[in-house]
Amino acid sequence: MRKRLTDFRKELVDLLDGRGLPLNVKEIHESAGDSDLSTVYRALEYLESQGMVRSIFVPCSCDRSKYYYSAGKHLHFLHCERCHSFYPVPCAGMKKMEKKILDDYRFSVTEHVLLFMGRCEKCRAES
Amino acid sequence: MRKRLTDFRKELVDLLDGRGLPLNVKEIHESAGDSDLSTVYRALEYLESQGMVRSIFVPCSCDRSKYYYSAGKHLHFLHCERCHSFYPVPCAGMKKMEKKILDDYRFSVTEHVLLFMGRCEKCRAES
DNA sequence: GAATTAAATGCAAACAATTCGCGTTTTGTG
DNA sequence: CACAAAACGCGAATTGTTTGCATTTAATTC
Ligand SMILES: [Mn+2]
Ligand SMILES: [Mn+2]
Ligand SMILES: [Zn+2]
Ligand SMILES: [Zn+2]
Repeated sequence: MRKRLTDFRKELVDLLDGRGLPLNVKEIHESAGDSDLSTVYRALEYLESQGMVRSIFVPCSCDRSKYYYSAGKHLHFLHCERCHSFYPVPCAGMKKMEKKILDDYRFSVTEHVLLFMGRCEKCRAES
Repeated sequence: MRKRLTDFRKELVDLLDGRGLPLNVKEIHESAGDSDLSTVYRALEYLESQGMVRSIFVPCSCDRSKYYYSAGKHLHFLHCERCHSFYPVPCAGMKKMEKKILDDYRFSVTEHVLLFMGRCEKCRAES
């Protein structure tokens, strides 16, 4: 039998799609209808292997767990180091870089992760 | 008393500087003169807070631990999904993006992490 | 549509990475 | 040298993640 895209797994994709922001496993577990944590982990592993979701880690003190987000629309994220919010931004200008990497290093890029750390508008105003 | 850059901490910086590639805590612990693992963790936390080293996580099956690298020269990394090697590449074209992010989102970027996943030259040849 | 079979799930236990508490040692300051 | 603060080592605790296994669910074949 083939690995399957179960209803629960679809539900996770919808959840991530709806938010449009990275969520960690705990948040996903709490937001998705009741299920075991290990089921969530297995679902995410499956979805990531299918290219339906992607994951990132954030080099910020706020949380040292993995974050998952929908692969539906390829995005980059801004992460505010003060309030720890994520802001999605469209991907732009990467094709050129990947071309250069292929030319210069003969490394063929299949995926990239770009994360910007800094201060969001709100936090810049507040301090 | 002020937090201190001890000899051991300097040694870690030199180690990371010398390698020019991200190392995980276990590798660092093994490479650095004998010391407790918790001392390594505290040293890295200190060095990161001082901006002397940076860390990334890699969305690859090979290892789910944090990687540290010298902040000396700001680099990006290519990570081969087959042999799991890292290749450093110089940072280029990011200033423009950060300017655009400030203009479009009023988010001021202090740091960015850019990682490319894919296949290195060697692995492309071998399969 | 019942039998067959492989994968998914829940639950508990195992692991691995990281953090914490605390007694001891080191180092900077006066 | 005396004192205070930080670093260190060591063990225990915590947290994020994985695994084993019995049970349930669902696709496939008859
Ligand atoms: Mn992108
Ligand atoms: Mn860069
Ligand atoms: Zn903010
Ligand atoms: Zn390779």
